[in-house]
Amino acid sequence: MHSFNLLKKSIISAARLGEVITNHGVFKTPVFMPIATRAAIKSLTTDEVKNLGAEIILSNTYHLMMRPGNELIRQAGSLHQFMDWSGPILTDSGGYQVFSLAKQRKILVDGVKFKSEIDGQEYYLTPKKVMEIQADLGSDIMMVLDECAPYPSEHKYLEESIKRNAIWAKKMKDEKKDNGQLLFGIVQGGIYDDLRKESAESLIKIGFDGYALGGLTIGEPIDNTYQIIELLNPVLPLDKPRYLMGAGRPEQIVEAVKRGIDMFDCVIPTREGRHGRLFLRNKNINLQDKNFYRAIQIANNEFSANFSPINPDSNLPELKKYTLAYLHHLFKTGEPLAQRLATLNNLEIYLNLIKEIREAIAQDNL
RNA sequence: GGGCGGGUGCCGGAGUAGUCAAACGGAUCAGACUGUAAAUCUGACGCCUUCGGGCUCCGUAGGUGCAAAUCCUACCCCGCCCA
Repeated sequence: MHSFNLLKKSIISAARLGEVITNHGVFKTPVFMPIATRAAIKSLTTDEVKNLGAEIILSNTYHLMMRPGNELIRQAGSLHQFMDWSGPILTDSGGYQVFSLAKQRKILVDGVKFKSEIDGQEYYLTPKKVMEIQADLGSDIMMVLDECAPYPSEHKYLEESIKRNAIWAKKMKDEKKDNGQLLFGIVQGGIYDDLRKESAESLIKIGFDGYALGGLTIGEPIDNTYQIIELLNPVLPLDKPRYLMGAGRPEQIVEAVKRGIDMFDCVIPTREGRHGRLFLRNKNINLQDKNFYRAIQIANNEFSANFSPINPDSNLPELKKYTLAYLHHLFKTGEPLAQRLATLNNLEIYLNLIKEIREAIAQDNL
């Protein structure tokens, strides 16, 4: 089924413009997906997220399965109806939780057993189960169950891991219904060229609607990350979207786009915003220059009496009106509004960055 | 006037002779965060340092003792109760 249009390729890099067609509308690429792990962009309403310019958001199979339960979301109609988001939703499979919740899970031949951190209950995620849950959620883009192996991992270990991932991926593909939900495979293999290639080729052979690069930006040197993306650029089919999972910092997104990546998601703008780090665009500095943005710790003393607006160029009145000093104060006093404003600001910066990247590609400047 | 309790670092609050520059919170000052167990976590937090250590310090002033935030005496404050 046709779900991706490649609209343009940059003449100066591997960057591309495209669009992905889903059950809940079309979104342009490159794209940045704000993260709503538990069916909420923390501290914001879906209207606010939409108003910021988000076209697609990401949620999580594992966390929603445990709470409120995929059954309940099915009763609500779909995840879209449950959380009032009418656009596309991508759901991660729980593969990242294999990595982040390593202490309480066990990888078996046919799936992963998790012990819930909420009530100690045991859950067994298999490819079939993950497919069923994502069907209940009604997500537009489903991810295959994979093992996101930690960095560093030994070649020998990863060899087994990517073989298992490929088997699971095949099972997921076999379970896939012809209902318009898209399914992406996930390339693993650590920082080893041969394994990355092998993983990608085995997935391409199965055939997916898109290909994700997983297991990156998890602690490896960033140059290794870029090398792997470069390696896979000619391997992955041109006519399918490529998704770099979990990335990244603004300059990393730019670098990845130049190497052919179309889709991104990252907790950085939302989480770091809540923790008091504000991303700001340095005006009139080209995206090719690493200094095109800066990140500040708004709670630091230096902003206590800075009465400039949070972002004079924002489309949001509140970010234009409220001052850095005020936001500083909100963080120092622990007011919830602090997190909201910081999240709004950071997501706007990220989503504007993506728009700027698209324009740059359109003009062959990136 | 009498009785009792109490005065510890910016704040709250442990400690009641040596292992105390003094637990634990908070505040403060920084840092981390990449398919979110994260409104979380880490470090610093008397002064100086060649990072080995040195100096000052637990209301004030004396005293005992090898050694005191810890014991004794006096004084100054604070709280509660009785007159």
